[in-house]
Amino acid sequence: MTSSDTGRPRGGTSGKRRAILDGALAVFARDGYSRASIDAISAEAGVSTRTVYNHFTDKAGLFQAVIQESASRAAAAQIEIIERHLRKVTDLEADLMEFGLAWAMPMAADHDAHFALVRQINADAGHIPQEAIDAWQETGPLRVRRALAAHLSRLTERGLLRTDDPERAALHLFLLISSVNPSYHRVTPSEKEIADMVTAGIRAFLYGYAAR
Amino acid sequence: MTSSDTGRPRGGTSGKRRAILDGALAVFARDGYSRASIDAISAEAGVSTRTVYNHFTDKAGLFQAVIQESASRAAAAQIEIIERHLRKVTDLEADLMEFGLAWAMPMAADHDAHFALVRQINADAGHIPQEAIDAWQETGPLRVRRALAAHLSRLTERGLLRTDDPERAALHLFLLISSVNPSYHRVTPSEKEIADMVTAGIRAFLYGYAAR
DNA sequence: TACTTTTTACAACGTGCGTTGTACTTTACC
DNA sequence: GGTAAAGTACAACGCACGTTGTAAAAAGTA
Repeated sequence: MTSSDTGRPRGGTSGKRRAILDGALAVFARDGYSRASIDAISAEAGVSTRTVYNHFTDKAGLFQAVIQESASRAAAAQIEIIERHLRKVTDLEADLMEFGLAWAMPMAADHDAHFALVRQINADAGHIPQEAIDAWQETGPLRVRRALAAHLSRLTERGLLRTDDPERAALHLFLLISSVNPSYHRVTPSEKEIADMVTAGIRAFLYGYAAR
Repeated sequence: MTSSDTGRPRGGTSGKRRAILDGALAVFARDGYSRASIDAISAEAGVSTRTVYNHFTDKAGLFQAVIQESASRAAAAQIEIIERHLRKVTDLEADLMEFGLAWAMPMAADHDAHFALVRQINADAGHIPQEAIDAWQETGPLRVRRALAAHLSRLTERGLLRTDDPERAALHLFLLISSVNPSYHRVTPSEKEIADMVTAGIRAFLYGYAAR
């Protein structure tokens, strides 16, 4: 067994909880809810299985805590990118392009884990309590989409864009700049491939495919 | 060695095999691979569990047979829609719109099950043999996308569209007309909601969001 | 009817896993 | 150092599940 003990005896109170959440995120993202075992999670966290149950009521509770935190963190990072690139827009196409690049490039260590977890949620939605899904959507995807929609709305008022439904436009923009095939690939795409995809996505978002 | 699952039970009518495949599709799509139990599948199929093992080597083999057939059937139906609407295009926007509507409306009984299964594959890709995923992609999504790309290419040659990468354009079109939020909703969207989504998607595909 | 093939019910084995109790050890804090 | 809280090892329970064997029944075929 790979005893990757990242969390040795730490100061303060309950650094164990952090380790459990991180380990659980990794395992849930990789294996999905039903495959993920508490043993695997506790091993990944460098913690005894009993400690997991001292911090969380049961597997379902741990899962909901994990997806909630993952959504919160990822949303914060994504909103930060949105704000940084779209707060002041001078050259629309160039600024959107930089935004798309920053968006699509791996932003953090748990970047892949987060999106793998989203896929798991997406597939497992039928077995997750509706309130948990609603809460997750609210603190995660919906919040981000609204943040982007607000900026698109401002850009529309400035006459740079045109749309009567900024939320839908935000969804379209997300789809177009994230269009790299989700999984299926064992290898992560190169920077150039990502850049090509983002470029094509932004162009499509701005100008579409109709002949001029 | 799960590629060719020609069962030994030969001769006569083995309608059981059909029932197993159908039941397994329903259960795998609803519960995912690891949650789905052979008992549940055989119950759904109206068959004893032993019969399942008389037709398929094991759970993994059954799963691969199911996803392969589901991909094949869905791809055939989708390609049929593509051909019907894009073989002869007179009014680009109107024809694309009708195509999008036909695409997004539930096409068959196993429509929902198929896309739920796609979500499961998408999430479980890390636990499915690479050859199985490649084969599935080839008979399913890639084949469909190439079919659409071929038509977009023809439309480009006719001067109705512009793109130097028809495959990517096909992907973008798919994303834009399928942008209804995948799961999360217990209720299926109304026809009007689907129509609105398709309309917005087609408009975005053709003209984008840049101010004219 | 007699046969062959297919299906079924049933039991059984092994295993993995969620979860809990318990007694022991480590850590945090005064 | 001493006390309380947190963490650990370990065992155990119960259950669900994949898979196989077997003998009886059903269905198809001659």
